[in-house]
Amino acid sequence: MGLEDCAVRMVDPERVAMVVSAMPADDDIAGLADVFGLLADAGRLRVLVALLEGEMCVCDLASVARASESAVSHHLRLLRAHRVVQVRRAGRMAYYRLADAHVRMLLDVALTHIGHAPAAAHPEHAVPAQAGG
Amino acid sequence: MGLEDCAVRMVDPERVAMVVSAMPADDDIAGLADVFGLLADAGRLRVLVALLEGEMCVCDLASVARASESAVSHHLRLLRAHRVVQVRRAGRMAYYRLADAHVRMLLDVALTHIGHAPAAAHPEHAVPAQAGG
DNA sequence: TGAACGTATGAGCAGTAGTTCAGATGAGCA
DNA sequence: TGCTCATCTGAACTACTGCTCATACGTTCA
Repeated sequence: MGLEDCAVRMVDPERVAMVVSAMPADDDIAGLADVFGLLADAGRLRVLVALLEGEMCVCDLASVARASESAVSHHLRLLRAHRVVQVRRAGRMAYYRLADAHVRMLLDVALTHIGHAPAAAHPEHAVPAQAGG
Repeated sequence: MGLEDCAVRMVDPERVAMVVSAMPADDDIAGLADVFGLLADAGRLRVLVALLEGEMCVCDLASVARASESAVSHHLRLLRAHRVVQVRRAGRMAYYRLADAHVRMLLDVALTHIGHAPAAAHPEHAVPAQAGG
């Protein structure tokens, strides 16, 4: 790749060097972009916002997100792979919950900024860490 | 589309109703997903993080993001369309800057959570030199 | 005036992401 | 044991996204 062709043209090399040194590592940036990507779909966002208030089963999540159960299941699979949500099985039901404090905070900030009081403001609704079985 | 087929199957209709009523409007969710989508690309993320520290021209941004100027220009165009960045023209140069407090805070939160102190928020933390005196 | 420069933009391509459909898996019930 | 239910999964299709290439635009300089 001829990235050098692009990089040689710098107006303020000093400033570029400073910004580059302040830039997070490639892996961090990629991970961050990944997380934002998880939040970049309206259906998934609805699922996540719903989960902000506690655990829910797939069919209820599908109702809330107004998507098919299959679509939601695929989303949940992705979210699970990134450890953003966590499952609890009860018989043939699967109850999902938010499992990532970073994502919760991102959601929180985002909801606050659209003038929407986030559920995290009411922690009594959240399901605390399970204490056995 | 048979979305009703999905919605009729609810385990806890009461809870679903509650969560739905607490859910932001469709437009808000779509807008939010949109903003997250803007942050969901590593190259764009690098541009935005660079802009966190002040304005920069396209070619320097391309250097920082390690992308072609054309690619960066396209990103900037998208960011501009969403009013996330703002241009200042000086001769044939174009200096871009972050123009969205919401995005800035999202970036801030995200960087903090990967253990990276955002320079814009805590400039003195960027270089933790021993303050001996 | 014309050439070089920094940036902007459109077309086209390649890779990715979300959806649906069909079918599989495992749990509960008669 | 066989049926139904809730969920999961893979394949295929479609739509979107980001990239490069070519080129246009306005500015600066000789």
